[in-house]
Amino acid sequence: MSEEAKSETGSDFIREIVSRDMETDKHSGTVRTRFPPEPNGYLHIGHAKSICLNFGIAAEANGECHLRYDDTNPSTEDVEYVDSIRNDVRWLGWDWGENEFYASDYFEQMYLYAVKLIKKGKAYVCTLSPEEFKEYRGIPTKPGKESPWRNRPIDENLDLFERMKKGEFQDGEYVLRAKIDMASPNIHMRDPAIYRIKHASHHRTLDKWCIYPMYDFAHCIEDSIERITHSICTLEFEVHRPLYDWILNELEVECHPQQIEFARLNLTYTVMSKRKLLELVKNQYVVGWDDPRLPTISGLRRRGYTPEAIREFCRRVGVTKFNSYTEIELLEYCVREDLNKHALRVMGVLDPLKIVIENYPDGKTEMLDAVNNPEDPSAGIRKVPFSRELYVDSDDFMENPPKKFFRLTPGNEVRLRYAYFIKCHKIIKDMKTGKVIELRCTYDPDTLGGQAPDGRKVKGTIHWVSAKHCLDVEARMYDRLLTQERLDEVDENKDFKDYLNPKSMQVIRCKVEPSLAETKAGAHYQFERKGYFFVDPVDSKPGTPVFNQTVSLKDAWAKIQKKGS
RNA sequence: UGCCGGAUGGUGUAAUGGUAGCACAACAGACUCUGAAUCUGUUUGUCCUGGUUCAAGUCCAGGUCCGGCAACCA
Repeated sequence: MSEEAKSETGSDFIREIVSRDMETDKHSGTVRTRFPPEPNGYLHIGHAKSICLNFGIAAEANGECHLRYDDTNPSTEDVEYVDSIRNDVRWLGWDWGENEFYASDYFEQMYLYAVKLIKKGKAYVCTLSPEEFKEYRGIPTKPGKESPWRNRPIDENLDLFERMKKGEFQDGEYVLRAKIDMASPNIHMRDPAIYRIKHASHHRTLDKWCIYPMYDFAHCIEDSIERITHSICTLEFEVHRPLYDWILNELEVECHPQQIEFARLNLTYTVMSKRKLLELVKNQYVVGWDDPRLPTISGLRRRGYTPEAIREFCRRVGVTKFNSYTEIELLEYCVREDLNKHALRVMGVLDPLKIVIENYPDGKTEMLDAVNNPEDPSAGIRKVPFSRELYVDSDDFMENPPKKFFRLTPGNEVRLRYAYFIKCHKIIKDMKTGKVIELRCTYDPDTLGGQAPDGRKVKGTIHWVSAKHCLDVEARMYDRLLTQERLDEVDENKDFKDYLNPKSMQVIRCKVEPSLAETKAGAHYQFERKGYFFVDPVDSKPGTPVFNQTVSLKDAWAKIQKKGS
């Protein structure tokens, strides 16, 4: 790895192993990794960490990273997942060229390897029922006992395995086991099952097979066939490593990849397990796998996260063997950082309060210049219509303001962004509720453009839209999925769904400037002083965009208020 | 009671026997036609007890605590 790449990416214990192997020419200088998802769910931000690790390491070393579907269990897998995974990895910005593979591509070879193991006397067909199997295995602190079928003659094993393959038996009737050591302190070495009977149609091989290899048997073979150099996986596979190595040694393969384990990503205030995500989707707690509240890649995409932000996040969380929780604030920081540079600014009023500028001529409209992105002068300027009746955000007015409130209050002058200084002199309230429903204001015509010729200053600048010209649109305001920071610290008697945030999505109607009528699905905006919004690609229609709030802007005033209360 | 890992501020991570650093968060302040961004500053840390060493977050010994492992899932 070059020094430059190091400083960009940082290093970690896995990259150090890879670098050392490069220096010692361990794999004749090549690096080949793989991202091996099982197509039984959608990818989430935790997968993104693994993707960035595997593809990143390969890219830095001028090697390659394979996209390989680990599709050895047809009963949970589906092409919908295959397609979504491919799409998500590509969207994140990675390229695997021709190297898209499937474990199922190797079923024939795996079968032959299993036969080889049987012939070596290292595998046998076991007739124990699943219950007996479990009983014989023992518990971590006590050794298991050997199956009565353990010493079945090789010929009989061969015959039985052949008949398993031919479909002569029911699911669960027989299983092929590796013959290792029932007394091993490592449970995975106690004659693990390596092939089971499953009369299920596979999304690729259809009904060709009714026996399928187990993960431990399949995965190392897949890696070996693809000549993977570094097989990177998560910590829970650490105890599987002896089995990974045992199988490849017994198979006497040429290529024996090195398995390296790292800690999976945990994020506060969300769920990160496929099982829980599936439950939320299937039982319609959310609208789908791409619900913007979910930490799935497709959900984040629909929320308005960018690939750049997600990759930067993955870079910042680092890679270790320490089981940790990353604060969701870091993810939010990363997307703000990216969107601040690239999102066009517009004005949008989320909770409209009508104001009338009494000394502004009725029927007059001025087109005022507004900057599209102060971080990027090349983004240019646009025209925003100004007229006598406007909307401002309710938050920006207080009848009886506390000390540090410097927005609109009775008698206090504020600036309307890109427009004029105004002053409020009359409040109109709903007779029944007492709620403020309209403000009567006056403007200073000499302050056009936001500066007073006499040099007087105003402390506050607020955003607005012209009532006559604005668009009335839907916006979805998203908040964290869970009310609980860490799911591993909750009451064990409770279900994680008890901690679903009832306010994780609030749909509102808001008023936005008319330029947004021309927007297209998938565009990012900053509603000034409010947050970043994304034009929903699913529900937006030409002329009537729907906005998803990606993340709010940081809000110093909210903090001051919080402290005061 | 078995095996495999792990432990550095609130959070994440660096330091590979030689000044405990960075980022997020928090808190101050500066600036500001976004209470944003930007800039400046501040607070907070090596699990414990011994040992080796001129020098230990790092090496050694013993402990403590935490995570993972007992699908014919991956």
